Amino acid sequence: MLDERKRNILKEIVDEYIATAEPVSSAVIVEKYESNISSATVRNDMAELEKLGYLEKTHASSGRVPSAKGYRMYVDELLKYDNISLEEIKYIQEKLENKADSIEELTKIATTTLSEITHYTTVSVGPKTSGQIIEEIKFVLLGNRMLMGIIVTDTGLVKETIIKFDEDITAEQVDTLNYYFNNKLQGEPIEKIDASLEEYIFRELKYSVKIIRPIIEQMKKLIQEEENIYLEGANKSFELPEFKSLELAKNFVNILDTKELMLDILNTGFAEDIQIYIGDENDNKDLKDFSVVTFKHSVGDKDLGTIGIIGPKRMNYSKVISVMKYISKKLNENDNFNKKD
Amino acid sequence: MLDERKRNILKEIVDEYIATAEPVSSAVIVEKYESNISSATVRNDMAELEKLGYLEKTHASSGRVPSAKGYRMYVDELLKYDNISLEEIKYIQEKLENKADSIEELTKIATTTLSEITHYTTVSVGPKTSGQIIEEIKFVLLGNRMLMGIIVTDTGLVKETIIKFDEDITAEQVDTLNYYFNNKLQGEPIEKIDASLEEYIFRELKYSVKIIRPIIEQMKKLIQEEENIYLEGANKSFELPEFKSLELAKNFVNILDTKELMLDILNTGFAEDIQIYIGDENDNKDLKDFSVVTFKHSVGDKDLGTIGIIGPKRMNYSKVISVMKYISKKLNENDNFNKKD
DNA sequence: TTTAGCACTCAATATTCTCGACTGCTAACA
DNA sequence: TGTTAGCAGTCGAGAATATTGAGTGCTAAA
Repeated sequence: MLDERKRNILKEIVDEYIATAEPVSSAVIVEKYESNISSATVRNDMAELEKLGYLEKTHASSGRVPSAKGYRMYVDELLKYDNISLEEIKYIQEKLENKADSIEELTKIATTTLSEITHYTTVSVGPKTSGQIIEEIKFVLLGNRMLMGIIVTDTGLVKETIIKFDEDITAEQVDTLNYYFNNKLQGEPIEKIDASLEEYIFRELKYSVKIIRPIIEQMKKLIQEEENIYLEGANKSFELPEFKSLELAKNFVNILDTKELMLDILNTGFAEDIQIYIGDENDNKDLKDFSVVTFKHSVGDKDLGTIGIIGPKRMNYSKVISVMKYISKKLNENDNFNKKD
Repeated sequence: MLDERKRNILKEIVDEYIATAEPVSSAVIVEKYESNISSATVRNDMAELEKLGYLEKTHASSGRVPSAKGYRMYVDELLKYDNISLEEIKYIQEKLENKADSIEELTKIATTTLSEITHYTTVSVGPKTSGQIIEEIKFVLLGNRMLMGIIVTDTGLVKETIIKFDEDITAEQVDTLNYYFNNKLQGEPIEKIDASLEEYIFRELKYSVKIIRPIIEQMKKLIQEEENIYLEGANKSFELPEFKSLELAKNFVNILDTKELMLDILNTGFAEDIQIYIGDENDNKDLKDFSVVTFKHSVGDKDLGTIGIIGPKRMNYSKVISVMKYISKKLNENDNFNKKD
């Protein structure tokens, strides 16, 4: 269907549009890329590419702009993802090495680094709590009327919460709590912290409701807790020419501000794969002028969080995806959090 | 200097400008507020008010707009701060009651509520760690090679960190750590966690550097940790007419994106007072078109965090400050975090 | 001190014009 | 059959101009 030259021209048009944000004319293609053929030939090919749905015009006598289908073809078949320099590799290595003390922090560092190198807005969420296996539960007495409840999971995730009481708690009570909770929950998925657990604890320990209830409540809250979204470089997007459109700028702020939407975007997609959503491929209409590229930080099938870039459809996919691939690889290699014991 | 009528007219002009975002003409003042006098009279007074620096014109034949000095006069002398309805009071009470399990969470809830009621963008930071008094330090063993270090301070603030080791830690070691750390630090300001502490621990405990060093490092990191900024309703600002100016919108995103600046704004100001910065009263030039209103959530002289509103200079100060005053009062009343023991 | 009245100012909007960057098409050419 | 030169036609962008009307300031009279 597409001969070599048309594929080249398509790629060149997308490259050029990504670089300049201006509709691309046959003349610049000849000038910059295809000095052997005439602009008329390019025009013929462009007309063809438009008929096939890869290109669009903004008006009858304008140059061409890639369509969503054009971007998709570009991303899937025309690009190579080795667009990363030695300096960038070094920089990433340095940033990711050793400095993080928790999975969440490592994810944050990676998110910041990604934004620094690509100059796009990046976002991330920590690991999903659901599905994780409880390795240890610990209650710690702080003062007389406060406990800290700590859950450690198999992926090295540590979650903790404060629990307050109206009466004093004794050290023995804490020991018993630790015993029964671990007895019941070690090796179990975190979802087991539920109503039936409450029953069990009530049955085994004869503590007052005033003690059991807040504990169960807080622990449930802890595992259901909405994940925190980490955002980096929102202002970088505002430097891009597409943000001259107030409409777009507003949509962008709306998107970033809507936690559910962000979580939704970040939580779809499979482990290790880089996911690319171009414009209206994402069915939220605020997103129609943006592209989102995400990947999961994971070990095996264990989700350790997701990192994403959000920017205009006219995004430098080559750079973005190249850098992501490298960071993704490094994150998995470097993973200190599971190789300890 | 300003007779009663001029003061009224000034207040009316600011009110009107806050409501409409359009320069205010002598005619509308007569129409809406001063039916007894003629527009010519109002014009004379306006000319006077302009000469005194309270009003400005956008061009020679335009209506008047408040100057920074005008806003200042308005805020300091012309407003009453009882602009809060029974429903709003109820709503705030409901939100602030009982639901928070930590100071930080309570501050977040207050921040969200403030944004919901005022429809402005709100921000907050948690309590400053520095200056707090250590009530208890606790190390908890998680697995064999991981500790959680927990600090509880006199204001009820709980900070915790994960510490990882390359060798196994024993329960006895943890006990000793707890003993020596508490021995040295209980009742001391949190800044005492420093180099001299490291020496002391080294001297008293003969543990290997491999154990002491990471602990001290993490604890130091914990108390120096940059406070988290909590942001709510950034998109609300973008609905305001001033954000039609791309310039302004960009500045706004820049401000919100610059953590140091936000922290700077939130950390100045004194306990309990409501601080108002109008336009260039704040010396950062990105802020020249915005106003910031902040207050501290505090108990006695103990800082529990700061909450602020950031919006256009043409802000509904009456509503904003009335609501803030009420929330501030409620936060201090409700304070569960110090009345326990 | 207040007011009616009028001349004047100036932003905002609409209107028209011009320019030139494009394309598509045709006809000739390799 | 694919390529190309050449030209007519399209249309957005920007400049130049005109029009409107919401304002003011000032003067002179009440």
